[in-house]
Amino acid sequence: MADSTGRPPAAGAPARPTSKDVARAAGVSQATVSLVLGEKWRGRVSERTAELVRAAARDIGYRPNLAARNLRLGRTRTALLVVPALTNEFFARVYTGAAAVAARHGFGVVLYPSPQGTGLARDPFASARAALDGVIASSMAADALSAIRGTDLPLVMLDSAPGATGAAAHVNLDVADGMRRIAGHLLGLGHRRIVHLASAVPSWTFDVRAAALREALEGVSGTSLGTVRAPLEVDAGRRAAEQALASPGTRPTALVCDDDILAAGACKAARRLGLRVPHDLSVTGFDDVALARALEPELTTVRLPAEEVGERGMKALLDVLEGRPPALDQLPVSLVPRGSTAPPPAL
Amino acid sequence: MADSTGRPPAAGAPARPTSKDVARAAGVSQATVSLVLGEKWRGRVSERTAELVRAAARDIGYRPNLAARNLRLGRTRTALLVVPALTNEFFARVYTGAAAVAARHGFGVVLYPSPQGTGLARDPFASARAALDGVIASSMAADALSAIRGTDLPLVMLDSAPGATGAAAHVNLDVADGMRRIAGHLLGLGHRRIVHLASAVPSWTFDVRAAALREALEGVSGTSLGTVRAPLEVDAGRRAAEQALASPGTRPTALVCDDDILAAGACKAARRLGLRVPHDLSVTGFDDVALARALEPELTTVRLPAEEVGERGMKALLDVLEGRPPALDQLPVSLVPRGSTAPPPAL
DNA sequence: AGGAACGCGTTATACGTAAAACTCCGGCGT
DNA sequence: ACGCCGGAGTTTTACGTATAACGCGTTCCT
Repeated sequence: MADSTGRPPAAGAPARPTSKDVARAAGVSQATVSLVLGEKWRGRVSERTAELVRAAARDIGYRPNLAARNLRLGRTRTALLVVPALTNEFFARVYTGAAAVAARHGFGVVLYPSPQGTGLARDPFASARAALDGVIASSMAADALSAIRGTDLPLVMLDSAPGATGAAAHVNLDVADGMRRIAGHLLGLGHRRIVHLASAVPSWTFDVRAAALREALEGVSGTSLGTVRAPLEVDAGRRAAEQALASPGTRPTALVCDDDILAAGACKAARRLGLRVPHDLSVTGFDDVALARALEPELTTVRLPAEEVGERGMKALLDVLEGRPPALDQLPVSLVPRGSTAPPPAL
Repeated sequence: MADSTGRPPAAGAPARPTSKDVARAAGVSQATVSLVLGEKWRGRVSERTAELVRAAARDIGYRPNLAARNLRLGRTRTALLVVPALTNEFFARVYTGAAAVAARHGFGVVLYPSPQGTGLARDPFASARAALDGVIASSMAADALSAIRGTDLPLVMLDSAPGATGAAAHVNLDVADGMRRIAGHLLGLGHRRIVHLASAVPSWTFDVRAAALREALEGVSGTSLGTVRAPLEVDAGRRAAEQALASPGTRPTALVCDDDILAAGACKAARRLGLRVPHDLSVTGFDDVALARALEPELTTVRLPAEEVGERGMKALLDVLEGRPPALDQLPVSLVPRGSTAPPPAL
């Protein structure tokens, strides 16, 4: 397929300059170039020589060969962030936080969207074939985890069952508290018949949400809690919600959704059935993504500190890489009441 | 910061096995290991020996060192995909297409979200510090382009001005045709007073859309076309739309948006002003992302073959890398009429 | 005065892999 | 009997970098 023999593919390819070329141009040895360009020269190389080297490097357009450096150093200063979906704004924000912290420490972050059931390569390392120093993975990205294990790479898990996966560190969100706040909010408004529109994607974080919701409602007499499940897509959410709202007699007055996307589907279902949100039906989301405010009415939801998850995750990974004990984190979440919740209709 | 001396960080680190270890375990030379594991051994190594090597590699848990391989080969089989935004579903789909083609050719794709003004590192290579074979970049990711130039890496541009940037290849969408179809659709419904809710992000693709819309309307007498601009966010779109709808006398009957996100904002603005979509105001989007069907009514929009853009982009990059002349592509788009457009209200 | 110390470099080596060049040997044609 | 070929490996080298180990002319201390 490719035609083999290493370097010159065509004739006139000028062959990328190496540190040796810089050395020749500056009239010094290659080691000196390395010293200067690696900022390790204080007291070992004169200022004049250093400037010479820098000028030569600039002149011939030298850019260090990352592969060679990585090989020599035995480390790459690159972390892999495994997320379940690119389109989910939550994970985009996690990336932003992680990348910011990484940059501050001279690290890079490479993104790998775990191909949830899309017949794509299940092996993150097939995609990010860069040599890696460590991995940060969301609990929802279960597909990729098996490939990550069987590697000696340090692993930081995001929002996942503590201790389960041989991870070196965990960064969790207090999603249980988020669900309790949702429950409290709805109970306070007077809702008693509630249906949980839950994620069909199995994941620790959703199990926790379900358990927290159930416990919060069990403490109050006269409540009922149903559950329907759907994959995290608008249309699937709509269908599941339509099913939940089908029985007219015992129709729930509130739909608690595991995700803003599902909540969007629920709102659509309500409209199709002629129910007004929030007058006839209250709907809550989770995550507080942009969609939550694009809908009419805007969604009551739970805001997650996504950037901070990324930041803490990257910090934990750096801790592990540098031999420090990583901090164990559980980040707080907050309720954002908006227009999609109201007291239930009078009986 | 890190404590220098290469390999053993702690005491008991078992030192990742190398091909030499496999050789020793299998009782052959390291070269033979390389031959066998690289699938280059037909006729050079006996079947029995090959199996011996494979068994040894499996036993001691050998995984090749990517950095070393990349150095030796002078190529990494990794491409960088530069996108302006992670959350935009369009680019997620472009990634999917590119990754699929890449996988078929033993390539990986690393994603770099160009930090549109978000004070993050402007240098893609700071993030993806993997050695790269080539770059595929969206025209909207202007921030990163300057860093990519000044590199000898082959560059494939997506949806950008042909020939402008020293790119080795281009893959474009026929967005002009998309806009013409939108215009035709609205004119056919009877609309004459139209406002273009345009992207405030400067980009070739948006320039083309604006020009196409203008030209399409100029051909019809009695039409008027206004323009307001907004960054690609729901709230910004809402504000811009409110401004466009402010003057009651000459209020437009249709809002043509550069993007579904902006269209969502426009719908919100309409509701705030008490206008019903599509009865009082028609709204069109562009891209056909999930949001388009989450809204009520669903958006009339233009569907872009995003996966195919990614596929063609990756194919073009492979062409360039292997010395073939890359195909020049212009992909067709299609109009998706839905509920957000209707004849204008009677005067 | 004699060497230790220092400033300013250089030479040499290693990282792990892929592949070119070489070795060894048994069989075959002439 | 001899050269040649092909099979089955091995030895060697190169990729570009970072750094440990070494060299050498000055200067400084005692």
